Amino acid sequence: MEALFHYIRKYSSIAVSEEDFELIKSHFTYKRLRKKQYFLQEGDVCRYFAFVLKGAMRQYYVDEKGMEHVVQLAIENWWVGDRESWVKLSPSRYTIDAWENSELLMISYQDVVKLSQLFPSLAEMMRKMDESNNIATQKRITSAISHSAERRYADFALEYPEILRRFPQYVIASYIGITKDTLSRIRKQGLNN
Amino acid sequence: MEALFHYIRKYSSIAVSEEDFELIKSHFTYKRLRKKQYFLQEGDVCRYFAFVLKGAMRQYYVDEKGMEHVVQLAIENWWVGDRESWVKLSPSRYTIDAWENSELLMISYQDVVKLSQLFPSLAEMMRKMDESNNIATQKRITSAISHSAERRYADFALEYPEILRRFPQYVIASYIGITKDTLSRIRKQGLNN
DNA sequence: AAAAAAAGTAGACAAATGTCTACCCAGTTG
DNA sequence: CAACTGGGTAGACATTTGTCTACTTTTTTT
Repeated sequence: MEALFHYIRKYSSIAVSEEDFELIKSHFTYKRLRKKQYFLQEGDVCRYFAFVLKGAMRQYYVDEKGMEHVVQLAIENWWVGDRESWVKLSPSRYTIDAWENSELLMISYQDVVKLSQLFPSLAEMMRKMDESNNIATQKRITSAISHSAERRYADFALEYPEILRRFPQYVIASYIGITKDTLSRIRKQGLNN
Repeated sequence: MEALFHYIRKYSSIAVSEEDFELIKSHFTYKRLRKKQYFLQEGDVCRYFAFVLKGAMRQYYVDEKGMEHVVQLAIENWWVGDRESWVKLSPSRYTIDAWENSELLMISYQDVVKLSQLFPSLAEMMRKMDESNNIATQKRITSAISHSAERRYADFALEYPEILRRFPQYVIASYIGITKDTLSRIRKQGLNN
């Protein structure tokens, strides 16, 4: 529980008192998920966005041929959810499941809006989250459209070593948009440089 | 000038008076760019984010081999700029130039922060912009890592017909991460379906 | 420890995409 | 009108990446 408190303070310039935090906390729902359990299934509305207290989560899209494409990975102190579905309450095209046993703190969009009005610090945190999220996705797009698979993997390994450690290669491969076979080749080749 | 006013009202639930708007407006700088002129050059800090009143802008990244990779395109009522550089005042890796003669309304990060404190409606607009931007980039990433070039082009054409009309094929090709040659082939093939 | 499941590697082949050169076409400019 | 420029197409070939099947290694479960 403390992790969220730290997170809010880290991303906010305005102080948050213990009492404020108690009220904020009361709007979050704690949830435990065991490995392989779903947080969101395709077609369902993503009613909650979740702060990851513990564990590792995977968000993916299943195409017409039944192939899974990983669009997002999250570990401790990251947020997970389908933004569009969460905001618009529209059915999601994504599936989110727990890759490890995980603990989450979930909150609805409505409650975020409400709390943001009460606590400017929370609004600020959300804004900064959005901001850094935008910056990160911009980088990912730049990488995806302009670099080779080899370069994308190298960049990823450098930027997210912890993620690399906790997910198997084929999940990472999917995240950077290639198959496990290609990643295996790239890694082998990389050893001789 | 009116376009920005409309934009703010459209994206904000809180009313904005004419007087408020006058003050907001005074923080924006009007700028005209002729075709091919730069709005941002690689290595420079992106001091301003710009609202496009008129014209068409192109944002791209130049790789080690001198190849240009289009990361963003913008026309009327869109915003353009390098978010990371703008927020952190760090040198940008991107170049932004005018594809058509254009008119912009530019604003610094500092001024946005200041105005957001004065006008909740502006803060709300910014938040919604971020939100929809996040949703759009998420979709683009999903498309980039999981669809074929053909599918990506089809999706693009459907979602942004106006952009398609105003930029040449090779710019669109770069935007979706392929070469002009490949796009040419895809389009030819598409005629027979 | 044995068995089963999950993850990674390898190689052969196929498909998609990139590269390069040449040429065409349309609009603009001298 | 000729020359030029920007954009698009075409085809030959190279490279990258995907697909599939088989096998090995590692991890988990029993």
